[in-house]
Amino acid sequence: MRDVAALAGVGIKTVSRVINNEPNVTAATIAKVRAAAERLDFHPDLNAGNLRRSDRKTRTLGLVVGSVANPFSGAIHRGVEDTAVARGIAVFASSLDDDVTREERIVTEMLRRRVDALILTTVRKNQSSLVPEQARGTVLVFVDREPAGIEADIVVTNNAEAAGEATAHLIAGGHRKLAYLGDRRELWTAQERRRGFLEQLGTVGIPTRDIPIIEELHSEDAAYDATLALLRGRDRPTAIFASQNLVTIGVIRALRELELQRTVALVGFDDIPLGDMLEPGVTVVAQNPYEMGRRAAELAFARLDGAAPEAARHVIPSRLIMRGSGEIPPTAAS
Amino acid sequence: MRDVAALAGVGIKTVSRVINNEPNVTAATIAKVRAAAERLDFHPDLNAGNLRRSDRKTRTLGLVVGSVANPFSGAIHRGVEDTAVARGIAVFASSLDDDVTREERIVTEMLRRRVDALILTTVRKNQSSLVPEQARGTVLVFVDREPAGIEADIVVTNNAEAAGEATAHLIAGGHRKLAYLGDRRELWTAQERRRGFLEQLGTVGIPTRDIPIIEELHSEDAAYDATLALLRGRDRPTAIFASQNLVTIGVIRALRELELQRTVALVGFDDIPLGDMLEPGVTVVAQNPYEMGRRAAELAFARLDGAAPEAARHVIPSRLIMRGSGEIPPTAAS
DNA sequence: CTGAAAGCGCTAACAG
DNA sequence: CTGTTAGCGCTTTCAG
Repeated sequence: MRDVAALAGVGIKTVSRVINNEPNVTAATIAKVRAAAERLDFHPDLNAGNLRRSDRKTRTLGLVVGSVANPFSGAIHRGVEDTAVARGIAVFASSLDDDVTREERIVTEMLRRRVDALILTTVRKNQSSLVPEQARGTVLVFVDREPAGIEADIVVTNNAEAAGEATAHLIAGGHRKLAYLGDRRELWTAQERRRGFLEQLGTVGIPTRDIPIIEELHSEDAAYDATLALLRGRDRPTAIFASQNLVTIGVIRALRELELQRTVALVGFDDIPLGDMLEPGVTVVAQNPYEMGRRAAELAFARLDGAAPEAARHVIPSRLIMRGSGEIPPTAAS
Repeated sequence: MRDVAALAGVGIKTVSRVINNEPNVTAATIAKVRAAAERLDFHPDLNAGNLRRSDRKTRTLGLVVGSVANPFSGAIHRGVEDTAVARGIAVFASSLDDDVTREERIVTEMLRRRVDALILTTVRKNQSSLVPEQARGTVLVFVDREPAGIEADIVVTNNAEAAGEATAHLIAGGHRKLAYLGDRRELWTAQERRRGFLEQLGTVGIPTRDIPIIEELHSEDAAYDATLALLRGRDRPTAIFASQNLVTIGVIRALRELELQRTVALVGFDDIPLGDMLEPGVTVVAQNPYEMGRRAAELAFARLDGAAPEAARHVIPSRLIMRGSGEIPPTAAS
């Protein structure tokens, strides 16, 4: 910047004014500075500027999601990005892998870089360690999973309700012998979906103890193995509720392996790619991850702009999409 | 940091030493400083440090991909991230949408933030504007698509060769009436795949003028519409080559719409989720985007570590996966 | 309308 | 082993 000032024959502050489109500079001066900047291929250093700038903002946002390779996370990311890019905010994205240590490392790295806001999917059960950071002005928004020990905006799906709806759908189809395949119990979403499932059974008076609840399934392979075991056992369920996209895919593979995909009903939580093209189509409760990301980013920006409403919980509704697998009737033969 | 020094009763430089694990500090002093830092919940400001640090590195990397919501991009991103996170490097990720204006904006924003390296998928045909930036020390690595007007490391798939292999596979299956559905012609990958396809036809002496070459398909919907038109026309092809994942999906939808998925052969470039679970399974040329991302990041880091080999082109091989759709024999009836 | 001086939070270089 | 001084590239403040 000094070089530009020298070349243009003006003071350094004038260059700063031109670069930042501040008023009170003659058109002629602007032109001179612009030319000099162009010739030196000058790009202002945002980090240096932020150091002194009074608002102390870095125009940077941190996003922590399950895995950037998972389409669910990708959609959240895109929602955040679309909102951020419109405001010239850059996004640091990082994968959590539902690993507590990793979460800590990532969050620390982002705080070191002084992100203005942190949008995060969390695995830690307690987020109170972030309270001081929040007090310091970093905006926190939690997405997909609810945190504890902290007051902050939260954007989630109607997990329990939607899981209940899916379960009711199977029951309405005549199923009584259901099975639940779930993710890690420590995850808030998994707990909520399980609760929605079980409460629905209670509503219609199906005794819970007869229903297999298989949890801790965190990958396609784990779900596949668990499903094979379940279907090969005696008293096979006539319908399966899968609590998450990877689990749903594992179940589908297992059903096909045993050629039961037209025999055993399936409803998955979270949509899966090409779910409508499989045979039968996969009935799912489709979340709206793009909208979740968009909303989370908007909430963050509203606070950065000075709004200070009470922290709230924002629910993005999901919806049941019937495509065939959830409409398979129960078979008498178990 | 001043506050920490005051609280610990030491000089500010000593705090800096402790925070950065520099040698020559007594264990006792370290403990005092750590305690003070803990109590004030101190996180060093990386941007401020970088300003003075002699290596002038921000430990930050910029990644520009097609769209963070596309699984192909997601896999590249994950490959980059896994390599970066191991070194404490944070990743800015941004979506290009194959829009030239957007690319320029994103790159500028990242340069303003002084990323150490830029890994990018590009749409611009000429990247010479980045030459000065590169001279200044920013490491550039191009991934997926080849740039022009600049010397830099490049990581790509063996596009032409793999497209040729896929085409040869269809021809070996007895097909003569092929059709090519491609992405925007301006994209380097699209040109390469088209070339591979056409050259293969030439090898076996199939006259190109009889082969429908439909291009500029940039979305699932565009591919769907184009395929419907193609299949409803007279002299319907017996096999389709789809040059990209979204195009492949569009073709699949159209084939199903006309109930031709078991009649017309299909090979897609780039794998698609659940491609093995469809009926028939989708034969594809599967790229290895994760490995592309990983390799690109490694090349970037090698240069950041001081290596200065000649810029090279690195080819990550893709492989043909036969799952059924590409093995459908030609039908006499057109 | 323009520029000189001070200082953001930190590290480099050197002196104790 | 520890502290002091200067200064990274920029914005702020305030004086021309």
